[in-house]
Amino acid sequence: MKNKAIQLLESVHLRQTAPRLAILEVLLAAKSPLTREQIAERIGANAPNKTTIYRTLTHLVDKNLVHQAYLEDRTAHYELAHNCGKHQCHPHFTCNKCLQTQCLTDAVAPMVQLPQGFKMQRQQIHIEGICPDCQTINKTKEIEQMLPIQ
Amino acid sequence: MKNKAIQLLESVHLRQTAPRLAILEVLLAAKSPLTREQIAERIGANAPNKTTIYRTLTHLVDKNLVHQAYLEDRTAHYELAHNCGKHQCHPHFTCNKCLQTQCLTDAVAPMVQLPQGFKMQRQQIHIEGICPDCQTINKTKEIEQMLPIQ
DNA sequence: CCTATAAATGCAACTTGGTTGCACAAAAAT
DNA sequence: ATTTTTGTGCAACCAAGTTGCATTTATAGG
Repeated sequence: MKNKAIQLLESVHLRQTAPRLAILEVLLAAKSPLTREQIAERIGANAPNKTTIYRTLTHLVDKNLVHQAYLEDRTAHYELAHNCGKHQCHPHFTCNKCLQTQCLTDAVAPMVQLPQGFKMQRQQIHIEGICPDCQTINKTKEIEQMLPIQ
Repeated sequence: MKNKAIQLLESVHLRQTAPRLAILEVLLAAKSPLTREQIAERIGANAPNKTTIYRTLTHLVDKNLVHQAYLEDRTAHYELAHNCGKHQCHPHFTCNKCLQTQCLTDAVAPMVQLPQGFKMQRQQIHIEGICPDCQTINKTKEIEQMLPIQ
């Protein structure tokens, strides 16, 4: 039984190289979208060059094996494309206390009804709030300030 | 009858300064979220310094007069907080052909049902697709490639 | 109205995410 | 085994955003 990463590369006809396999292994094990730096850290000492990681990720995104999300800090985050419907990736949740982002692969995410004339290709939902862990630790006060007016 | 920008600053007890008024004027007239650079361009020759614009925007965001959105190009975009519910800003639509982003202030955007234990503070929806203008100009072929697998 | 002070601005230097060009290395096709 | 095509690493670069500090300005208090 073959390695899952190898299978993925074969399925999209990309050459099997050390950097690609290493990056896919990390993404396969990840529970949340990762930045290029986080991917490098998890690979460790012999992680591929920064440029290589970006280029590899771009390839994987092109082949739709990986999705790219822009969370609230101007850095791109990458994750495997899983649990994604035709027009929608699962929602992402960022905790405003611990700042961790996780994938809500189980949450029900309805599609927005677009006005006349628009064609939907993909819908992404990003939710901010307090995660269960942070909630039990401490009932925060600052939460209220973060809400939009009205 | 006073200037709307002045009213806004008064309402949140911020000092009235030339940069703030200029930035607010631009945002009041804008139909889509703007980057710091776009804001500077629209103010023109005597636009405030880059740093000032960022700091001003941060203030306005803190006061919830302005919302910040991260669209698909790693640059922050700013817009006035309008048509926003307690937990949700209006959806944003980016056209994959002309790359323009607009606010869908009329679209119905249902809230995601969060799993047990999560507390919602804000939900943001970002939609990619083809806008009415680009659709009528040309029936594109490339659209299909952009869809996620499965 | 004038002055003191707290806040806002501008500038330059810096940090960091991401990109580009090019020489070299490694897959895979023959 | 050799050629061709593709991938990789490095260094230099670009652009968004931040920080420290000196200067200016809005406003409150006399």
